[in-house]
Amino acid sequence: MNMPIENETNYQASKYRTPDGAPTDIVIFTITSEGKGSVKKSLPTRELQVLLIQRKQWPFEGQWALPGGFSMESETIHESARRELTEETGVSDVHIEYFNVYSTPQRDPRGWMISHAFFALVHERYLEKRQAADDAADVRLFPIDEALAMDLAFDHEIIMRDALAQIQQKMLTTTIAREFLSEEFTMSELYQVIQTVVPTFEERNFIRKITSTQSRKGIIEEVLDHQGQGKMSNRYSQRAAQLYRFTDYVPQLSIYS
Amino acid sequence: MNMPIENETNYQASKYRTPDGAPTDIVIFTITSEGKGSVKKSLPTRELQVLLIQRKQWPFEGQWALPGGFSMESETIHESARRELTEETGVSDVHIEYFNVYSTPQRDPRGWMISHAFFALVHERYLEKRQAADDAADVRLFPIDEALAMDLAFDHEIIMRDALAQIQQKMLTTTIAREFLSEEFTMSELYQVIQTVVPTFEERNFIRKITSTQSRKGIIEEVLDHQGQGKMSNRYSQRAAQLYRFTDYVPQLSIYS
DNA sequence: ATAATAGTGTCTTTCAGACACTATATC
DNA sequence: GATATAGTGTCTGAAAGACACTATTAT
Repeated sequence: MNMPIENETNYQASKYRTPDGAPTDIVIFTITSEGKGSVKKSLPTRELQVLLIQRKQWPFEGQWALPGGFSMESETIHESARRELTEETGVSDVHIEYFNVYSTPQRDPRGWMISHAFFALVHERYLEKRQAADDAADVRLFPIDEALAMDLAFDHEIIMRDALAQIQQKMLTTTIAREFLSEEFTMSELYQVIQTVVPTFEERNFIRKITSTQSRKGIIEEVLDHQGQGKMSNRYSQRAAQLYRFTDYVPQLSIYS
Repeated sequence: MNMPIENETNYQASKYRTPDGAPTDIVIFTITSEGKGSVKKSLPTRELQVLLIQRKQWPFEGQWALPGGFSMESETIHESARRELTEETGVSDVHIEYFNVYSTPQRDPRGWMISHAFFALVHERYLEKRQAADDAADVRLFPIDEALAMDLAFDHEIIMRDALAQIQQKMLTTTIAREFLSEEFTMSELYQVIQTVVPTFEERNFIRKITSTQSRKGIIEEVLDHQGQGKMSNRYSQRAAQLYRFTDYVPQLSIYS
């Protein structure tokens, strides 16, 4: 411990080297969906994208970076991230989650900066009206693979890789898939969303398992109309599909069953 | 964003209010095991305990608190936590994991302090030689329930509750149980460790499932002697029990199976 | 023999996984 | 009728869950 021996009357934090800032960085994910060109009804093509801003000033002027900014004394780190998210995208009330701290010495040429990284999951409909904020030259969505191949500012490539690993893991173990879907959705939409985030995911009997397995089925339920009949959607298909919604049930996983 | 418009030649972090420190707090868990008084061989009583220090100075002088200290500019937060853990307990090379940041305004009377919380899992044999460091009046292990009922310094009760929830969840979804066990262990030891951390855990056919289930058995394997026979232990029992060890296999859980 | 721990036998019900098949509606 | 999506029938083998039973050995 290098905490000084002090008391209330003579304690002075300024006697010690202190951080030069506590920024937040936010990896904003969205899944875009693009209907296939043909006139026929069919499943859209979905793609995982991240929102980046182009820096306007030193350091890393002109390079692309994660949105974020400095925390203030009057707010928690989490509130700071929410504020920055709203400032960057105009979006509030979306899923935002803290996942790691980045503190490698020299990671920021401006000084000793301890950065707190969040990921946010945003339905694409919320990102339509976005625009570049004051300190950004440009704001854009990039496919995740493309973003990871760019020469990003700071250690943002590492942060983004970590964020991707996080949401891939959470996609399979929690119900965050709901953040990318509408309230009501079909099984193929859910399946597509999972596959978009975790390309290796494959379950041939997906519909059967998700709808009939005792241990799993608590997480979703059928949507019924006012007559108690299953509510259907034919948005993507000739034959109408049953609509489902997530319940509030939080699944508990265990390797020891 | 409140990031200033600056460039390399005129950027001065000191123009903005900056944090007064970036401390780490470490929730050090151990499981003590106490042989039953009788002469007969029997399973020990196990208890989940946390290590606390008694503060020697303002603020919260005389109160019990989590060990920890201030990060330095030349190290990462993670390195800082490891350093503090070693300073407090003499222990290195144990499982230590970052889990959250605490930044509520006014959480520390010394100023704007953003605290980074870790949990460490330590086998009780490593905590025998511990002693109070310079800035602590005393160091002791407390049963987790007792510790949570104490009037702890700062927001350390919240941090400890969060840490407990974390290790309970990880106990069931990862192989961290190994951190509380020796390299080789019996099924009843493993079962006891899980139950000590997660009291609600109950599996009647535990041995059978963990040793025979295809999907789960990859995480542990039987220990064999040099003749290829199962290595046994009669430390706790009349009848000798098979010894197991964890493999390096990392189980992947999914709610969508 | 007793006690304490370590396992096995056996039954029923459910689930996983495969894959061919049927169903519905649009073009 | 071709096509695209949605879903069912049916089979096999494996696993879950319950619980009574046997096995081993220090005392």
